[in-house]
Amino acid sequence: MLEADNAQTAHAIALDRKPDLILLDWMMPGTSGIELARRLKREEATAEMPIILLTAKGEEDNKVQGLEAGADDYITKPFSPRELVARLKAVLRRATPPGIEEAVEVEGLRLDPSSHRVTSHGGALEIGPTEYRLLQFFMTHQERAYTRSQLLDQVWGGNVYVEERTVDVHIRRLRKSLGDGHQHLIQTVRGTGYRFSIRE
Amino acid sequence: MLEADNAQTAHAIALDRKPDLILLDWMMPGTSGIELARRLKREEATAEMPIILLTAKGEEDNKVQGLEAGADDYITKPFSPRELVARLKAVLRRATPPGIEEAVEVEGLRLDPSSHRVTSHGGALEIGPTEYRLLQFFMTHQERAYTRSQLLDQVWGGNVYVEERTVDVHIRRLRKSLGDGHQHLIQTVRGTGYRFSIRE
DNA sequence: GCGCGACTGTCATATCGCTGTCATATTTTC
DNA sequence: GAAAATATGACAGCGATATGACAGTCGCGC
Repeated sequence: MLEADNAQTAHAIALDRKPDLILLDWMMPGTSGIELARRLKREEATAEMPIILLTAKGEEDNKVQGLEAGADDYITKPFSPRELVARLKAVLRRATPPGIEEAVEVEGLRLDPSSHRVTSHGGALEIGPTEYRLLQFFMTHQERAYTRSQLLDQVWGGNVYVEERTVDVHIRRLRKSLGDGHQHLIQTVRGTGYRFSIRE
Repeated sequence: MLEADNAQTAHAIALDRKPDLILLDWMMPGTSGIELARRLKREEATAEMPIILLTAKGEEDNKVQGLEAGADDYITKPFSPRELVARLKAVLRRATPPGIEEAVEVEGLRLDPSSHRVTSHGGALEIGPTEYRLLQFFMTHQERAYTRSQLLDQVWGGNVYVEERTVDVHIRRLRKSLGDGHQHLIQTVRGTGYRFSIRE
């Protein structure tokens, strides 16, 4: 649960933390909610995030504008907690298409997002949160070299200030977790960064 | 590193020298920093330049105004050098989208920039960074002889002082990496330099 | 509210590969 | 055959990456 009381902050947080869903009030200080929605939908990093818009009763115009700006649903104030929850669920359900839930498997190494688990030939692997995300990114973007910068953006999130060398450390932790059986998949590309590859 | 102590000069320099990033103090003589930011963002030539705003502690209003004026990030004084550097990096990272490049293939020899890899009929080849760049240059500039000087400029970069003979050594290393299957592609042009060619 | 363990980011240090240069061998040219 | 150009092998310095350790945070269970 994250909160922001103005559009700037909200924007920054959205980029930074990649929330599953955004609940947006039409009335916000600074940039209007609608403008924020538009912005979020425009940027690739945040375009996929579902947005629910809160509008005051009867403001039909707002609803239309909101939906046009890219909101996925709207709720009219006042609303019951029950209604809110129902809509949240509905939007989340729609927003979590099989794509993200699909497990990936390579040479006996399997990452299953639905159970949030990594297994090697059936046996569970010890793996930290960051390493999990790193591995997930790699397994869904194989055979491609990424710089430390790009990995920071993709795995850590956009507005995060971390030393590039930190990536090295997590790569090492990931390799350690993968063990001898699979660590050859995580390859160093000297002078560039790292790569996940089946070959070689 | 360029400096200006007022908005006019800064504006001029920005236009003139096209810096990668602008660090802007909120407090400036003449036009305020915020006004300058707005101006820079309005003009096409300077709109893409990332701007980081320096604001005094606690002036929340300034931050909001700054971001609305188009600043990409802000730092509150006082700040640590570490933080400054981190933010600079992060902003630059976001501002420099990676170029998209096509793979090149010749007679089963394939160089793929996205995976940063060289393969011979599917099998990965061992190749160092410099040899990789050298090969990339050659494959994108085939059938043409280059002097050692030109290669140094193109592959090593303009302002490097390196012996011309060094090129010979890297040519050799490249040939070695390519192995018997492909080294005939790298040809010596006696008295001139080298050439990448399919023909004899 | 507190203590504990897990996780993160950073640093210092160890390693390893890459680089440029040289001395020497080989090839080409005339 | 001599001179010039290029190829080759060796090497030491340097820079990038790997590793191990550490302190700060955070969430959780008590």
